[in-house]
Amino acid sequence: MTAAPYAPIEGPPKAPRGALRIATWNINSVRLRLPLVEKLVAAARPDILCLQETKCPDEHFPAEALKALGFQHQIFHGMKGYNGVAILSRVPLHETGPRHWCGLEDCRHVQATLVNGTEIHDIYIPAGGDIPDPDANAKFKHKLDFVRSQAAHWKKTKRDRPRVLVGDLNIAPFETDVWSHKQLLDVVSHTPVEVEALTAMRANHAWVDLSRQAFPEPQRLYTWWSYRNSDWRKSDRGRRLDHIWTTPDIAPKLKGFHILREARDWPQPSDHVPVIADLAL
DNA sequence: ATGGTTGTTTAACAA
Repeated sequence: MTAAPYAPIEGPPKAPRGALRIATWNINSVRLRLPLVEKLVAAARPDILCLQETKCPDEHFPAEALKALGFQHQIFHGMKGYNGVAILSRVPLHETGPRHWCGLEDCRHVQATLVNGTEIHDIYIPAGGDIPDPDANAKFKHKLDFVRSQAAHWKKTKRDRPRVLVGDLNIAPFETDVWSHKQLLDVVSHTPVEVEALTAMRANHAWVDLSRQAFPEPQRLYTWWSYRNSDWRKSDRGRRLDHIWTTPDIAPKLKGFHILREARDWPQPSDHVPVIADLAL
C-alpha cells in the first residue's frame, strides 16, 4: 500500500504485478477533456476507467479515440447536455443490468461483468440542487429517492459474487470527508439525511469503502474542489464525493489506492480528480 | 461576504 493518498504516481506507470487498476473520474464532458484522458493514461495507465458526466450522446462518443488509448472494450450511455456514464476497459467485459432508477432513463448507472465473474458498477448519483429539503426541491427528492432505491436493491441482491462499485456518489459521508463538517451540515452533499441514506446503501450489501480502508479517519480525504474558489489548493475547500467500494471478499486484495490530486491542476481541469484502486482480483 | 466558475448550448440550466 502507498503511504500517502495524494502522492503522485511514481515508478513504472502500471498497477502492481497481477493487480487490476480501476479508476473512477467525473470528467465533466468527455469530448472537451479527451486530452486529459490521455494524460491520465500516461500518468496511471488504468485497466478499467469508469467515467461520469460524459455529457455526450452515444452517437458522438469518442469511441475510436479512446480505443486508440488502449480501451478496446467500451460500454457507454450518454445523453445531450448532462449526465452520462461509461466503462472503458483493456480487459474483456460484458454489460449486465439493470441501469435505470426512479423510472428515469437518465444515464446514471452502467454495470458490467469481467470474465472472472466480478461485477463492476459505475454510478453517478444526482447532485441534488441547492436546497436540502425534498419538499421544496425536486432535485434533492430525486437524490434521496435514487440512493434509497439503490439501498433497497442492494439489500435484496444476494451476496454471491465479487463486486466493485465506483462513481461520483455526490455525498461526503464522514466529518473528515469535507473541509468543515459544521459549515457543511446544511449543504447538499453532507446533510445528515443524505449521509444516512448512503450509509444504508453501503451497509445493505456490506460494501467496503476502500478509500477509508486505505486511509482511515481522521485523515482528511477530498476528491472534488469547486471551480468557484480562486485558488483551490490554497483554500482547500474540498469534499470526498468520489468513491470506490467493494464486497468484503475482495477488499483484502487492495494493493494500492490513489487520489490523483495533481489532475486538479491539469489544463482545463474537471472539478473532480481521478480515484484509483489496484485490486489483485 | 449568501459571493464565486464551468460546460452545454445559446440565456437558461445543471453542477
